[in-house]
Amino acid sequence: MFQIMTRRFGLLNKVCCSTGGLDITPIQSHILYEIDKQHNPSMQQIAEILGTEITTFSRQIQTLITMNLVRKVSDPNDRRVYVLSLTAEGKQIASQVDHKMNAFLTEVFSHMNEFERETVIRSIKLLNESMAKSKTCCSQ
Amino acid sequence: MFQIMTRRFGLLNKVCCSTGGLDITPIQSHILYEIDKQHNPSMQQIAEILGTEITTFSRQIQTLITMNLVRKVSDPNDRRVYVLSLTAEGKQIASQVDHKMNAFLTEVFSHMNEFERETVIRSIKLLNESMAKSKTCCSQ
DNA sequence: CTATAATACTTGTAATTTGCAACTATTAAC
DNA sequence: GTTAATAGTTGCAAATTACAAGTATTATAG
Repeated sequence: MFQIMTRRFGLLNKVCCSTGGLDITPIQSHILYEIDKQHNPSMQQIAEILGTEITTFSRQIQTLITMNLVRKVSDPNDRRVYVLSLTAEGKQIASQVDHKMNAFLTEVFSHMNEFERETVIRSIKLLNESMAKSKTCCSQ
Repeated sequence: MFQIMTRRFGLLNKVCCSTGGLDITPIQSHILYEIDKQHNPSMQQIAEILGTEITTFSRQIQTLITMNLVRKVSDPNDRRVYVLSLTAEGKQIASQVDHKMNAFLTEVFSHMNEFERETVIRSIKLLNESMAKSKTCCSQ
């Protein structure tokens, strides 16, 4: 059950990344999402959250910068660190992906009644919290 | 919320693939899982379920065969088709991954009470069913 | 205050994965 | 019986990734 759900969300993620004009990969969409969410994140920070090697991540950021979706600014407090942020274009792409995701989820939830919808959303929230508590995996 | 959950399950999938002896990739684990689940599946069938190109899939199966996890037998009814199955070793790896997954999920669910647990599981089931109904994505 | 260690990030290189186009082999359709 | 469709493979080029080794900066220890 969880296998199937994970796979479906993976597919969904892929589909939602082709936003008409500029296509990005699912990994890139997660990077954009997470940069947007965090407050002045460093490379290390985002890489760790996403569970990718810093070396791989470095190059991914490089391509996102050449795509003009991400900015990388040296941190004045610690000059080893770079602070990441989204460009206007990056924000736009991120929100396009978000919209596609939401449209899909709305469609999925349309097959449920009000009560089911609320139950499912509460359940996912609960599941996320429990996963965050778990030591085995998903450490933030 | 869904982004985070998806990412966590992705990470979990990665972690569960390193089964001590022989490591496999998350994609390979999904292939093994799906071959085990379907009845005498063809290449095309599994590739479609997993949403991978048949050309990529062909090569993935090749490596799984050299790893001695998968068998590929020509279908006598249609000689264009190959029927896939797991070797004893493949079954063993698949069940090891499954066990690791289950152990993790058990740990996650240990942070909930009986009622919450049941609600979450019912919700995931419901969500899966609704996704299956959806035309936008996740067509089987 | 200086030498050493640790941190943040980048680059070289080699291996793996992937996607497109073109291919073979077999079956279906007209 | 020719043509079209289906199942799968391979060549090749591009993208992704991982390890090791590198630079630059900051923290630590004596």
